[in-house]
Formats: sequence, structure tokens, C-alpha cells
Amino acid sequence: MTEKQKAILDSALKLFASKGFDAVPTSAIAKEAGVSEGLIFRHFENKAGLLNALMQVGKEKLQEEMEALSQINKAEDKIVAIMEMPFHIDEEDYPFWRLVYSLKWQNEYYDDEMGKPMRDILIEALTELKYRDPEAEADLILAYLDGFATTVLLKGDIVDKDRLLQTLRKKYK
Amino acid sequence: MTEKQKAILDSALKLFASKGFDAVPTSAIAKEAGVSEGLIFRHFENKAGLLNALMQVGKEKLQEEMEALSQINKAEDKIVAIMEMPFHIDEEDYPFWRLVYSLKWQNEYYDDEMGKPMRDILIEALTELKYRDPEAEADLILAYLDGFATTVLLKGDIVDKDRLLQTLRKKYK
Amino acid sequence: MTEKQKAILDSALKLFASKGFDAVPTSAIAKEAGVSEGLIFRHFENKAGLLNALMQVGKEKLQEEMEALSQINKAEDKIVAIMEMPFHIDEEDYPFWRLVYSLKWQNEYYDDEMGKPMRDILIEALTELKYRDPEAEADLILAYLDGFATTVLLKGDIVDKDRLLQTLRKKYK
Amino acid sequence: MTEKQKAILDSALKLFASKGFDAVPTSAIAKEAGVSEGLIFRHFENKAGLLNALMQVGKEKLQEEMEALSQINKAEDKIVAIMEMPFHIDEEDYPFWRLVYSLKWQNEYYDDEMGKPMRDILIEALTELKYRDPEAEADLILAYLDGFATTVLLKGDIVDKDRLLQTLRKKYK
DNA sequence: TATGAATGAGGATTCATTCAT
DNA sequence: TATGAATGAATCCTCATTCAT
Repeated sequence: MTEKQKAILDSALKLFASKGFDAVPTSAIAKEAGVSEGLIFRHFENKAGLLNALMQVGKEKLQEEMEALSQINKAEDKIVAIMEMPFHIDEEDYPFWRLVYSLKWQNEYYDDEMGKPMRDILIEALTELKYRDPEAEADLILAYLDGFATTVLLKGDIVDKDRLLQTLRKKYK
Repeated sequence: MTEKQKAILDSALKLFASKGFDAVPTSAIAKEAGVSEGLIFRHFENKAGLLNALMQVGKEKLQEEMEALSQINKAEDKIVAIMEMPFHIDEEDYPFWRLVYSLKWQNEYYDDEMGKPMRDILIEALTELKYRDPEAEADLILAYLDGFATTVLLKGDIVDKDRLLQTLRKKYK
Repeated sequence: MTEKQKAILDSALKLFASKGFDAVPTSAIAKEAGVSEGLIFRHFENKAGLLNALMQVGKEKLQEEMEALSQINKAEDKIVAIMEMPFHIDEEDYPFWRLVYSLKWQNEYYDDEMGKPMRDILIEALTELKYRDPEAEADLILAYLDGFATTVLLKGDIVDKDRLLQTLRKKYK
Repeated sequence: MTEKQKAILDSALKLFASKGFDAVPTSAIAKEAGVSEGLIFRHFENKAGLLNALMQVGKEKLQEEMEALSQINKAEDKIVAIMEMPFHIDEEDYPFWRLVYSLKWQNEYYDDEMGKPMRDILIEALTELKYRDPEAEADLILAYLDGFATTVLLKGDIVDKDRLLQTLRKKYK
């Protein structure tokens, strides 16, 4: 991946994340990246190709995260780690997650399989802990997760993330 | 408000909610509503005007909801009512809430004040209940809320809403 | 001619004169006149009909002017009267003349016959005065006329009309 | 400036000059120039930008003309040269001047400063010649100028330009 | 690889005009 | 007579994409 390819991806991510995929013209990406518009198409074929490339990179990151999770032994710790994930997102990765969340709301791009591995891990852990309805419990935790992520990604500057995390931790002693 | 105006608003809401504001051409709205494209602009000035009109209607609905909330006396009940809100959204209102949530992710339209009244009510109730950090508690509940809403609105068909709500209720006996 | 018809014509003249026929939408005329847009078409059939009606009114005024001219006996006086005409335009009639002059520059509307009667009167007077080439003399005077009119109509506020007229008069003692 | 840019400017000038700025759609310009409509906007940003570019070119021509004028030593010759200018406009430049004159009549575009340098030159020459009211004399000459220009540009085909010029010259022996 | 000129389909918006009331 | 809702063609402009260099 050349310098310019990276510049294009960076700019695209930044702009998509803040304005939404459909609201960003390729010309704006080119300008932001300091390259010609044509180059985007040479490297990524079309606008959707840009998005794919971006998601690819993101999915790889996610994979690593999943692997890190599987290193945790105790089921309780695993669940806690998952729930607290949104609070530990690297600020550098905010744009990526903003993009993912914004795309969720557009039928055309909605991609559920991203959440599946995490759900499986959760169900496994909850089953181990003998929860009566591990699936519903998992979905509930995933809902929390979405909520925390939304809050952190959108109001991270307004809201006191750390105080929120403290308050959350007290709930599960 | 004439028949056609209503038809336009309905179509716009439906399309905006499913594809996102920027992905929907006014021509598509006109076709869906069975009116000429020009009429949209006669009535709503421009595409953004359509969105405003939609949000206006929505905010009025929200206001009513807030008033209903204030009828509840016991602080605990109030909090529970708020937390369970996403599970009681009228299916007819799904498109509106999908639109609201999708817009959250676009800088240009992000409108935080919509959530403020609810936050105030929460803080009041939590203070009454002597919580140590009512603000953080409120924000945590609002985060749950966002999560439940996201889950219900996006995965309402995939996930078993009722089972989820049962599971949730057991948590606060 | 009803009140409203007059209001429409007045507004149209005012707007056409200041912005140009093609730059003025019928909606603007209707608003300025305080009537509905449909009424314009009921009374004047279409936008061009409005222009025609305006020009009709103007041509009648011009006719009167020509008749006044023909009352003047001495050929010299006639010529002087014609040359000084632009300086004596009633300020109320400025918009009409501005419109006439602006339309001159648009092929589609250029209507030369308006100037013909005046040219005939001039040639007659110049012939009487034994000018060698009365036609060329007439055209020269008409050129002056256009120049004075342009100056008065466009720069009447900037330039000192009276001083200009004094200076002009000295030329033909 | 590429071939196509020149073609666009040429076509725009031709059409604006004959029908008026507001009466010419960009689609017509594109067709006349044999380019895609989009190209107009790539190169000139918007329709007004086209006009600006046109005026820019014209102003540069005018500048040259002014410099040529300043080469003339005798004040009388200078004045005569200015007055006769309209008769010596290169036929190739007719469209440009038609455009300038047509725009004068539209508030929105009226640009007086174009005439200022010429007025200054005139006042200087007239002062040198000890005219009692050089400013009024200058404005009178500028009025003549406008009249000659109007006549030449609009009726150049109808009227005998040379005969007109001869007649004019006799006036100032 | 990289540019930037060029395209053409489509986007939002305007506007003259019609029509039911 | 007068209104104002409604239309649809046109208008200005944008944008993803192609292509010659």
C-alpha cells in the first residue's frame, strides 16, 4: 500500500465518518488526500470499493480484538471485557467505528455478520455461567454495547467517559 | 396540511429512514408519493425543509411522550418507564426513530437537544432516589436506552424483543 | 383595466426594467403586485403577453409625444426638442424607457419601428433646413438621442443632468 | 487555456450577446461549443463565472485601447479619437460590446468602473484645452459615445456607418 | 503510477403555465 | 374575478467515472 493509497483511505474514512458515505463526493476525498480524483478509481475501482477497502482494514482490526478476547480464561472476565470495549476504543479508531455505526442505519450497507463472532463468544461464556437464557442475555449485553459505543463515539467529548465507566463498574461489583 | 403534503412527508420519512437522507433523491420521494417533483419544493422549500418538517412532527410526538412521563409519580417507575421506552415504540413510528438515529451520525444534522428533557427528568428522579452521582447514572441509563433503541429498531425482526425485555426486567426485580 | 391588472403591470414594469425581462419570474411579479400567480395568466395569457401590454401602453404615450412634436412649427425648434427629449423624460416613465432600451439588446425582442416616426420627422425638418445629407444627419441626431437617453436613464443619479443640458445647449447657441 | 475552454467562451459570448445573459441556458452554450455541459462548470465554476471570464478578457482588451490612447499627444486628437472609437470597433469585437451594453441595463451586473479611465482621460484633455466645465463636457462626450456605440452595434447593418462618420467629422471641421 | 480534462447521467431547484374551486 | 394547488419541462449544477497523456 503506497503513501497515496493510505492518504486516500485516511481521507475517505475521515470524511465518511463525519458526514456519511453518501454525503461525501469523491472529489472531496481527492482534495483532502491531495491526489487527483482519477487516482481513487485506479486504486479502488469505484466509490463502493473505497468503502470495502476501509471495512476490510477494520475487520482485520476486529479479528485481532477477537483473538485477544479468546485469551481471557474466566467467563466473567470475558463478559466484562466485552462490555467495557467501547470505553477502550483507541481514539484513532473513532472514525472507523463512527462509519460502521452510521452504515448500520442504511439498509443498503447493513452488515450484521460483523457482530456475530462476538455474540458467539458471549453465548459460550454465558452458557458456561449457567445463565438460563444465554441468547437473550447475550443480546442484552450487545444492546448495552451498542449503547455505550453510541455514547462514547458521539458524546465522548460532552460526557465524562471515565465517570461513566466507574459508575458502570459499580453495577457488577 | 393537504393530502399530498402528507403523502410527501410519509414517502420522505419512509425513504430517508431506510436509505438515509443523502441517498434519497427528491425524484424518488415524488414518485413514491405519486406527486410531481416540483410540489415538494412548493410545500417544503427544499430537501432540508422536508427533513425539518419531519423532525417537527416527531418532536411534537416526543413532547407528548415527555408529558406522559411526568404523570408518573414514583421515581423508580419513571426510570423503568424510560428504560423500557424503546421496547414500546409504536411500530408505526419506527421510521421516524430510524431517521433520528441515522442522522445522529452525521455531523451536519446532529441535534443533541432532543435528548435533553429526558436527561433532566432522569437526573431529577435519580437525585430523589439519593444516587451518589445522578448525572453519570443518567448518562448510563441514556446509553442503555440508545442501545435498546438501536437493537429494537435495527434488529427488531431478528431478535426476540419480548424475551429481551423479560431478561431486562429480571435485572431490576 | 381593474386595480389588480394595473398592479400587475406596474410590478412587471418595475421588475423588468431593473432586472431584465428574462431575469424576472412571474412569481416575483405576482408577489410584488400582491396577487396570485394565476391571475397574471388570466389577464395577460402569458409572460410575453405582459410585455406586450406594457409596450402597448408605452407606444400610446409615445404617440402623444409625437403629436406634441408635430405642433412645433419651426424646423430648428423641432430638432432641438427632439434632441433634448431624454432630459425631459418624466421620472415616472424611467422604468418604461429602461425596459425599452434593455430589450433593444436582445435579438428576440428588438423592435426598430418604434424609432421610425421620429426619424421621419427629423428627416423632414432637416430637408427643410437644406442639409446636404438629411438622412445621415437624422441618424446622427438619433445616435445622440440614444446616448443622452442612456446617460439619463442609467446615470441620471450620478451625473448632473441639468449641467449636462446647459453644456449641450451652448453647443447650438 | 485549452481549445475547449476557448470554444466555451466563444459560444457563450456569441449567445449572451445576441439573446442576453439570462435568456441563454448553459445547455445551449455547451451544444454550440460542442462540449458537455458539465465542462462549463468544471472550468468556470458557474454561469456567472463564465460571464466574469468573458469580462476579464474584454477588460484586458480595453486596457490596451487605453494605452493606445495615451500615446496620442495633442488633446484635440485624443478627444476625436475617443469620439470616433465606436466606428472603429473591430467587427470581431461586436459581440463583446453588445454584451457589455446589454448588461448595463441590468442592475445586478451594472459595472460603472469600466468607463472611468476613459472619463479621466477626457477630463484631462478638456482641462488642457481650457474648457470651462470639463466634467460636464466629458460626460457629454461620453453620452455621444454611448449613442454612437449603440447605433453602430445595433444598427450597423441598417445604417451607413461611414456616411455617419463623415457627417460627424464635418461637425468638428 | 498519476494527472486532469472530459463526459453524461442524475440531482436539486425554478418556473411558466394549467386547473379545480 | 381570483386563488392556490399542482404540473412537468427546463435550468443550473454535481458527481462518479473514463480516458488520453
